[in-house]
Amino acid sequence: MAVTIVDVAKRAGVSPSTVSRVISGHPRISPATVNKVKEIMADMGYHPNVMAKSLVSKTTSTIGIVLPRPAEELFQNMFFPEVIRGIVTHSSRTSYDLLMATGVTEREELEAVIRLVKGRRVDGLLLLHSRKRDPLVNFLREEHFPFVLVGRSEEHADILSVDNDNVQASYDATRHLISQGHRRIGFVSGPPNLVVSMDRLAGYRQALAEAGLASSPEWIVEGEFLQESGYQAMSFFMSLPERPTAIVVIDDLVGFGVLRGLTELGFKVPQDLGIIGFNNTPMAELATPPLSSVDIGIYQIGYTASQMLIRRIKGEKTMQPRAVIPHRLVVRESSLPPV
Amino acid sequence: MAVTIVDVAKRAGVSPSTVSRVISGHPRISPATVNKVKEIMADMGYHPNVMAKSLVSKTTSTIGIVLPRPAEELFQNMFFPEVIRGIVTHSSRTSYDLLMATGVTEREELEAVIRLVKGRRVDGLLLLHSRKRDPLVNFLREEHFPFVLVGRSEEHADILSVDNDNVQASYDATRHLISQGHRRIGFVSGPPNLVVSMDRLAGYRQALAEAGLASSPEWIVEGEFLQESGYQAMSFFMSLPERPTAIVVIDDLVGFGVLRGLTELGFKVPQDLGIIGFNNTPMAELATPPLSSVDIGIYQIGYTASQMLIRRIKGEKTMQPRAVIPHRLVVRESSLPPV
DNA sequence: TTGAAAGCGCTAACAA
DNA sequence: TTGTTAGCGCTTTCAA
Repeated sequence: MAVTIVDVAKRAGVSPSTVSRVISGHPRISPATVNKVKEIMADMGYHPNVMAKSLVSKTTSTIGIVLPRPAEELFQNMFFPEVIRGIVTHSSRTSYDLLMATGVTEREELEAVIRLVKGRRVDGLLLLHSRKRDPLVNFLREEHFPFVLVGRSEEHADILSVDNDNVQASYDATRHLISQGHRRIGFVSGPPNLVVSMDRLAGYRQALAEAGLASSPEWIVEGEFLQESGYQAMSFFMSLPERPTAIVVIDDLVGFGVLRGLTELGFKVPQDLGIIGFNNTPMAELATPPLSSVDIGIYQIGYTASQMLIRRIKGEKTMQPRAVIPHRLVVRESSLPPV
Repeated sequence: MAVTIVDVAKRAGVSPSTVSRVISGHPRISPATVNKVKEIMADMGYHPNVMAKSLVSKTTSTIGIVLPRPAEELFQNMFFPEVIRGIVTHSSRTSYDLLMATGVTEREELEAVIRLVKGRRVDGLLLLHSRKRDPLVNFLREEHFPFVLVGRSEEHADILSVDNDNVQASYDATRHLISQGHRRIGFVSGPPNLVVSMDRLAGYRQALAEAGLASSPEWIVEGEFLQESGYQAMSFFMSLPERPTAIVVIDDLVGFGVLRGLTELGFKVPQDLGIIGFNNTPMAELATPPLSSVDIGIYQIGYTASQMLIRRIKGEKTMQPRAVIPHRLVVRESSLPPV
């Protein structure tokens, strides 16, 4: 069957350990044997059995990501493809493979993680979003298993994580709308158990408070990261007796839902409602009107997360636990002054 | 350290082989010991070491995908996230993990595959696009390694593959433009070494020929699956003395590039140029005007590919090698009659 | 129904 | 500089 290290050793007239040493670039080994062995390996088409190596070295050269629950819902939004792109770019540069696991229910998700961790299937794990009191986080901490959180942990400051300053980002977005002359500003949020939802809501509130503007509970709506949610939020807002003149939307995709709804109902953007979203999706530029958005550097988030994780795996200690990726306001037509 | 099968065996007062049998659901084993062992496993938090198991069973419960070369370029287009969504949905339902590897150059790509295959790292492989005379295909065939091709192999009819009838799909799209009254129809293709580019070009030509319409070489442009390519193709077409009145575009993303360019230059769609794309990206609906597109069932392609691969891995033999996913014309404003 | 023993392919002491 | 040996944690004959 497949060529093993023993086959190579025999053909080369050396011991398996010598071959092993050649493979791992052991320093003290004669150039002559190195050459001979390498030649024979190439000649025989030898490739080390990854599992055997892992078993003894207790290391896999693989990092895992656990896809947030309904994989169905996941890729609608460009966020995940884009983080994954960042992750895979970095991890492949450092010769790590990427394993994707998924659990549909919360329980399955935890079980998948346990299997990966206890089964020693991966060297580290990337958590793609942060929830309040996340059981995964607790488990991984207890196990002292290397992991990096995309987002921010509320309860543990020492966790490795990469995030935006979402409070500030949302603050900036809201300030922008205020500077355009808006006084009644709404907010379309994401699932309330996600830290990102909280942070962006906080930034929004902070900006309003600072400007001495009122916020009505009616102007804050929660939903999913889906177009549908935007559509619903829009219906709700536009039927209000005193409706907002502009809104901050937690995600471009949700913003597109708003846009579509407004168009259907014959409203004009930004005249009837100013909009600014998050993520600066490629689509944002193409929408009608082009959608203003906060670019949060998703690719870079993924890249950095992989970087931190692999450093952690390799045992680097001198690391600040929290990386903050800068954001950037991209103003387009959808948030120009209403006049 | 981690709990092993031996630890469990000791605590249960049985041999490791007995524990192994309990785990694998061996039929001839007393219910009493089964219960006892299971209890102890749960109690000790035992989880089998995946590597050790793989080493002896020569199976990994993992399927691999090799990301087409520049991962950079990959996720711009919704095609890959969407196939992956299909793949991951099916594979996780059947308890397979998904390993993503990538190579930047063609050579690296092949090396990654060799490493996965010869290193026995995955049980099977999914190839995400088909090129003419693909060295990966040749290698995998020689190795008799389970793999499924997304797309179509020109040279080998026996290869497991899942594809659309791209000739027909493109034929349909072109027919549609003809039926809207267009007589001068152009085609924006993808990289010429991809089978999908050829097939769609063939369908386009066939429709024109059948309708007795001329096609000029000037009306056929090749590019990448990127907005940029659409933009360039558009500039080219619109500067032609006798330019097409409508175009078939190999991919929505490319179509968006065309759209954007036309808007910038002050042209109107569909009045100045009718457009129909492929993939029916979520964006297509949101573009201005909404983009007509051929829905090719990308999610289903991924799902089916995973299904075929895992069947093949499990040794099922009664399988037609080629699955064809149906396509569907989605007509929107961008291809309405030019009048 | 259960156990003992061998071995999957590799690495890493310890010797030589 | 190289070889010998003993495992890594698991499965699987073969015997009992």
